[in-house]
Amino acid sequence: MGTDIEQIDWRSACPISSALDVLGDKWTILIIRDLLIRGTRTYSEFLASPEQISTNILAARLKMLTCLKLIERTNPDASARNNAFKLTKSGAALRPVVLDLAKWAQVHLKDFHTNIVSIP
Amino acid sequence: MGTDIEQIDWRSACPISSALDVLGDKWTILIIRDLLIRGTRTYSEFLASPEQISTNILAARLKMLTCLKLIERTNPDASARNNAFKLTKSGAALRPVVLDLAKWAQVHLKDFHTNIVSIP
DNA sequence: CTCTTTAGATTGTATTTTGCAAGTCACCAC
DNA sequence: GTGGTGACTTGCAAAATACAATCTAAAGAG
Repeated sequence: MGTDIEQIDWRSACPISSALDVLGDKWTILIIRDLLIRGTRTYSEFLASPEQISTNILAARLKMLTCLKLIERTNPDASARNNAFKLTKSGAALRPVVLDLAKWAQVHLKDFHTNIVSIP
Repeated sequence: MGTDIEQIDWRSACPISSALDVLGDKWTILIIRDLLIRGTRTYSEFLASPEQISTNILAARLKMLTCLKLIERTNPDASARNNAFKLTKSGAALRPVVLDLAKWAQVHLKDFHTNIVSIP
């Protein structure tokens, strides 16, 4: 209850700040990552990713990303069961951000996280 | 007390997940942004940014970014007073991520946040 | 040298967000 | 109709964040 269509509280007019108002947490970009890599993903497929997102956080993020039209159902008129999500054009436009982030981490975090791999 | 050198809990071997283990919150990348734009920045200059970070969060993030060698003092041997921070090479290597994020937000968030500007 | 000011924090408490376990609900197969 | 499974929702504990107040060390004024 409560968080039906949650209004985002934009901290400033800066586009970087605004991007973080939407994407600035530990989970949202992982959902985008899964969709960039796999094309489509159901609720339980998201849950199966190795980082172990919890069900309430996943549901909340999927709702927010849908409100912002970054993701949508593959079959908009059907029921939720086995109805995967996919990226919209706006969501897919995050590809360069995510790839840059991966490249950066592989080079600059390897001293702190020795098990880091090339791409999930 | 407590949070002296905080060990990061890496959720997986994925570089994107690992990048988010470090950068995945609403404030860390704003600190990087300020340094990318201005070159150097003191504690009180960070506080003066329009998003209004609070002092304890700023201190915690500066400590973490210093531990990870993404930022450093401009004058390493002097006292903290008027001793600004700057990006290391690893920190400066985040420039493409931040620029991509800004470009994405300007195009894809303008329907939701009409006051968004071109660059802070 | 001492007094005042101030940048750079730290601490305490209220509020918000997250994590975890359990429970609900709808659909489909049989 | 009933059993199983996927997609959530709810309740509560734990952690992170926001906000205000306070502390501290060093610079600068006299």
